[in-house]
Amino acid sequence: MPEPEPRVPLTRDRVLHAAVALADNQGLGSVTMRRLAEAVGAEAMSLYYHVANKEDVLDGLTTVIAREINDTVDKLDLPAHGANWKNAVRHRILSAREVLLRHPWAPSVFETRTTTSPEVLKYYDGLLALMRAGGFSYDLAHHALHALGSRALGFTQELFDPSTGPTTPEETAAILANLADNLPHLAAMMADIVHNDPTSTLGWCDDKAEFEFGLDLILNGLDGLRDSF
Amino acid sequence: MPEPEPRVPLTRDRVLHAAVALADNQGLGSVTMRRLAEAVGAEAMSLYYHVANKEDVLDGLTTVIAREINDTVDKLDLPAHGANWKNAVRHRILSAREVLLRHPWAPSVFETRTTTSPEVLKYYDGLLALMRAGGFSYDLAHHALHALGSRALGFTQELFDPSTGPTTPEETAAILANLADNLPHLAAMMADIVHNDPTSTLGWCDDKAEFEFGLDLILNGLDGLRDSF
DNA sequence: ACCTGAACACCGTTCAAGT
DNA sequence: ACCTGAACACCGTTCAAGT
Repeated sequence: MPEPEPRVPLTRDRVLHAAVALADNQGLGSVTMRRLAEAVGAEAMSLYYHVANKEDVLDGLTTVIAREINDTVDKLDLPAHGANWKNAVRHRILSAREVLLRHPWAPSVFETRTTTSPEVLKYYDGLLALMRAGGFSYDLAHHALHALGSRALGFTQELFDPSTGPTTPEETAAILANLADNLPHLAAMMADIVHNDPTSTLGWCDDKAEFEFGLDLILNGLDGLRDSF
Repeated sequence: MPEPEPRVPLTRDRVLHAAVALADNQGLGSVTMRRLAEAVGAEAMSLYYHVANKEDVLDGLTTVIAREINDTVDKLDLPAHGANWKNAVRHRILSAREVLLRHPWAPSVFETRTTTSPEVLKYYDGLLALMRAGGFSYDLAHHALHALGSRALGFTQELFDPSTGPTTPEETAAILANLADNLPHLAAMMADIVHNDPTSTLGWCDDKAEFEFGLDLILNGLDGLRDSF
């Protein structure tokens, strides 16, 4: 019996959860209709009975992840009235981020969706509730959602890629030397960071600390606008 | 003579500029090796002589666009010393954004790169120069780049998609009614925005105003940290 | 040095056919 | 109602062959 449970019938839900598992284990690139069918013990064409097409699978992926986020943040229940709004929003967003860390492929799926899953809207509705409790006007809350952008869901678009940086000090030194000619400020900045923290590798940054820095910058700015906007 | 200039020999540069034109006119999805070859009057396989593979084409795309951005912002030459840093950075970023508006496909290409083009690094180096002139420590400047994220280059990841919203007031009303049950705050926010600005369509937002709101929030926050970080 | 034709291993998707 | 086999129109890419 090589096939795992060939009896249990196919379901949209079973297809989507298999897709999440596939993406978690093998990466998003391996989520093809054919391989997804294989993972679920069926032929590629059988999927189309439960799912409109591949776009629908990707939409479903965001719904599953957003539901996981909502299940997590709904348990928080922090006080949000008045000045507490900031702490409540902060924890909500950092909790969402922890879910996404378990599904590293998820941000790129969220980014490519052209339609917003109701489950994501529900997440936003919860965020809005916290801001309203903090005294935000709807207008300010609206601006806030835009200002947070993908950060509201717990991820940011980093344009340096840390993972491609060099690893040995020799490589680091060589790169800094090359940089110094054409990119003096970048070279100086990296040299300075290496100096301050010799254990840091060039190009590597503490993602969590950077995420929180940017998040707090925005939240503090919004806090200052609460009464006047 | 149906072919346009079959004489002029193929070049990496000619390939990349043809790819930009193709993406501009037909969308990023139509940038395939086969169609790109056709646009340039050759066979698909000829491209591989000037370009490593498709990833290389996409990397090249970001280089071309980043160069266009650099050509634009290098002309600005605004004073950046002291408190002027903010205005200089602001204009630099808004100018970058205007270039990207001419190439709406570019953000999604930047997002998928795993390596950073030297031309992009040059752009960052210029940003760093302005911050340094404003009195930033390297440490703060580093945090600032992370906090700005893709906004430094002039784009943000919006998670609502405005373009898929309804267009008629009737549809708007219907959607708001449905929303009100499960998403009370979202519904109220949208109703409020519609009320404040009857010409606005549900889901449509002034991208430029929202971009500037978020940008200013971050820049103002950074300004407050200039002397203490 | 530069370009190409034929071929390979993949995609997503349709459609008629099976149970 | 649910699943499938064969087929179609595409991909990116290799490789031996042309000039």
